[in-house]
Amino acid sequence: MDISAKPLRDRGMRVTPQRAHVWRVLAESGAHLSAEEIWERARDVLPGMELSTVYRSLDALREADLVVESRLSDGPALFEARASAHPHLVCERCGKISHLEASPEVNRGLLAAFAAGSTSFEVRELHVVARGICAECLGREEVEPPAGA
Amino acid sequence: MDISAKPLRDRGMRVTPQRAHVWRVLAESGAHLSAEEIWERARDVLPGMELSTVYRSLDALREADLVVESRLSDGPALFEARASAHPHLVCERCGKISHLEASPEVNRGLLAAFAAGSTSFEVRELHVVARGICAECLGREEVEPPAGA
DNA sequence: GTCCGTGCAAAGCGTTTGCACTGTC
DNA sequence: GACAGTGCAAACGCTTTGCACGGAC
Repeated sequence: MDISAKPLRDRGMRVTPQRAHVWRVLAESGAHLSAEEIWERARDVLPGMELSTVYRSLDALREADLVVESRLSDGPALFEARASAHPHLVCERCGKISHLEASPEVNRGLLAAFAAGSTSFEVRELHVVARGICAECLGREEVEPPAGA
Repeated sequence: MDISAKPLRDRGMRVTPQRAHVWRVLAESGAHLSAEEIWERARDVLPGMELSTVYRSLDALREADLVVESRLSDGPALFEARASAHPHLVCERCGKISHLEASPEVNRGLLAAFAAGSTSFEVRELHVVARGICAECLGREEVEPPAGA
């Protein structure tokens, strides 16, 4: 992932320190971050930066297709630097979000299935989210089952 | 879909007119409705009903697994009576949400793929959302292309 | 009679917006 | 120099919460 400002310039965006830094935070973490988390990290370098600026930068980056927003859980929206489409795994117990990287074929298969099942809908983007229990929580469960078990 | 209050009673919920009616509205429409839309419809029958009561009823129904909440677009969360899992189609142009009914095998195949790709994550629920352009908007596009074309 | 669910009103949270100023191009 | 992007502060929309009353069990 290119964490320089080049991708912004390439898309004809004005490059300001704030924008470039929002991009850098997302691109170099590779994680799903809320606007507030991005803000906290960005302020280490740009102390005067405002939260509203983070939102506006994210809008611009999203419009430039560099960043994707997802509402995987309640609470705030999460943002990540756009990578190849990957299914998301959301742990219902600890809230952790991870990726299922090793299966582009899942998405490809799905797109094919969609094309077959719905001739009249033109699919542009496919979001796959699995909710369940992550490895760590499964480990914990064996030792100390949760209330609802 | 059973629109009576029986499903509520079966799950040990107290049956109040408000709760029963929120359920009825969702079950009989079969659509994705926001809390406010449910409220509007419910007030035809229960004029004094409060929006906060709708939210509390939805919480209870969700906890009883009768209703699912999804945040498919920005704006308010949408609720629907729980049916068999089905991929959602969200039109990026008009916002309409529809279902891809005829493909339980898509979900089944996906679950299998997930099981293979991620041995350590226990998948409980799978959400598949396709964003794109619906049939009506595709039709309109041929006549009058949108600005970005 | 006991509690849970409700109406009512107020607060909460995440996000957006208006305005004057600053900095990029 | 023009115009887009920013800080600041206020508003916004959706949702949640506290409290006292009423209704389901």
